Amino acid sequence: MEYKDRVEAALGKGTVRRRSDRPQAIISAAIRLVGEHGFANTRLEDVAEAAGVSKAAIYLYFESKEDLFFALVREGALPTVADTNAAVARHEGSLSDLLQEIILGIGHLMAHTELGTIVKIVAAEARNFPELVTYHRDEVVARAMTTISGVIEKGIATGEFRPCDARAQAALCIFPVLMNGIWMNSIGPDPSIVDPDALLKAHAETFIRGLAA
Amino acid sequence: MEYKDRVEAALGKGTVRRRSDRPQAIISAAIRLVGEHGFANTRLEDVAEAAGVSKAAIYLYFESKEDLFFALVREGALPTVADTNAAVARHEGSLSDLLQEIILGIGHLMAHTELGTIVKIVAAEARNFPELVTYHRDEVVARAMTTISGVIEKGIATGEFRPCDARAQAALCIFPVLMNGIWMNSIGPDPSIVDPDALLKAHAETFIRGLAA
DNA sequence: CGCAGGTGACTGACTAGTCAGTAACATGTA
DNA sequence: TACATGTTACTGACTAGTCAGTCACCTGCG
Repeated sequence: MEYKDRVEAALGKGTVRRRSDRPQAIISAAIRLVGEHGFANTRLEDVAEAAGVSKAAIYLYFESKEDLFFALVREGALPTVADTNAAVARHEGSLSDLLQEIILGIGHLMAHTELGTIVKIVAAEARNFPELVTYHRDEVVARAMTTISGVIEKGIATGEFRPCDARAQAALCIFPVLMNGIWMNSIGPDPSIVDPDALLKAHAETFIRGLAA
Repeated sequence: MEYKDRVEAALGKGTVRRRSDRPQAIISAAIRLVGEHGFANTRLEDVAEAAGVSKAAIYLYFESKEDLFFALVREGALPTVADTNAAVARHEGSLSDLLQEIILGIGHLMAHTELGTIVKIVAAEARNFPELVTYHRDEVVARAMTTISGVIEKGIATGEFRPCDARAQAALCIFPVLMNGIWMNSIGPDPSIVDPDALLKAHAETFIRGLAA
C-alpha cells in the first residue's frame, strides 16, 4: 500500500487535510503570485518557496496545479458574497444608504484585499477554464446580481428609485467596483490617474443620484 | 552575414515591412488567440497556423513573441483614442448628448470588436509587462481621461452638470464600458446575466442623470 | 542566375508532476 | 529512563513533455 493510499485510507478520499495551516499558506502564496503573473506564468516552485515548503509538498494537499487554482478561486470569493447577503438582510435604513454601503463595502475589499486579485484572475483565466466560468457565474455573479437587483426592485416599488431595468442597474452598480479592483491589480495604485477610494465615493453618489426617482 | 542582417541591409533598420499584408494577418490571429488563452498559453505555432504561415515566418516580421505582443497591443487601441478625440472636437450639441455618444460609441467597439479583447489582454498581462502599463497609461488612458474629463469640466462650467470631481467622473464614465468589454471577452456573451447593449444604454442614462445639475 | 520570401526539422531551456528517501515525532514496551 | 517500531510531513533529484527561437535548405519570379 502506497503512502498516498494509506493517507487516504486514514483520512478519507479527496483533498487530504492535515492539521497544519499549510494548505492556507499555499493558497495565499498562490493568490499573490497568480494575481501577479497569471496561471501559466506562475511556477509551482515559486509558490512553494513563498509558502515555505517544497514543490512536492504542494502535491500532498492538492492533486494538481489546476486543483490548487480552483481551490484558490473558490475560497477567495465566497465569503464576500455571503457577507453581502447578510448585510442586506439586516439593513434597516433607506435603500440608497444600503446601496452606498454595498458599494463602499465591496469596493474596499475589491481595491485593497485579495478579492480584487481573485476577480482579476477569473477575468484573465476564464477562457482557459470553462468550469471556472460556470462556477463563478452561478455561485458568485448570479447571487450577487440577485441580491443587488432585489434592493433596486424594492426601491422602485417604494418609489425611492425611478422605474428602470433593475438587472442592468445592478450590473452598473457593481461594474465600476469590479473594474476598480482589476485596475488596482493590473495597472496598480496610481492616484494621479484614479484614486480608488475617491472613485468609490464618487460612484456611490453619482449612481444613486442617477437612480433616484 | 546572417539572414536578419541581410534583410536589414536591404530594407533598412527597424520593423521590417514587406509588401504583403502578412504582419496584419499575424497580428489579427494573435489578438484572437492571446485574447482567448493569454500570452503565455498562446503557442506561436498556433498563431502561425491561424495566419496561414509557418512559425518561422513570424520571425521575419517580429523580433520575438514579446515584440509581436507589443505590436498587437499598440495597434489595437490607438485608433479608438484618435477617433474619440475627433468626435469630441467636431461635436456641437449638448454635452450630455456628447457623453452619450462617447459611451455608446466606445462601448460598442469594446463589446463587439477587437478593442475589448485588447483591454482584457492589457489587464491580464500588465504585471508581466511593465512597459505595457507605462505605454497604456500614457498613450491611451491618460489621453482618454483628459478628453472625457474635459467634457465634464466644460459641462460643470456651463451649469449643465453639477459641481464634482471631473477626473473621478471621467473614470466612472469609462469603467463600466471597460468592464463590459472585459466581461464579453471572459465570461462571454450571456444576455441572461448581462445584455451588453442594454447595459450601455442604461449606463448612459443613469450616469448622465447622476451628473446632471 | 540571384535573391526575396519563405519552410520543416531541430534544440536548449524550462517546468509539471513523480518517487525514493528521511528527519522528527509518537507510541509501546521493559 | 532507554530503546524499538511505526507514522507524519516533507524534500531533492529526476523524467517526460512543451515551446520559443534558430538554421540549413527550398522555390518561384524578374
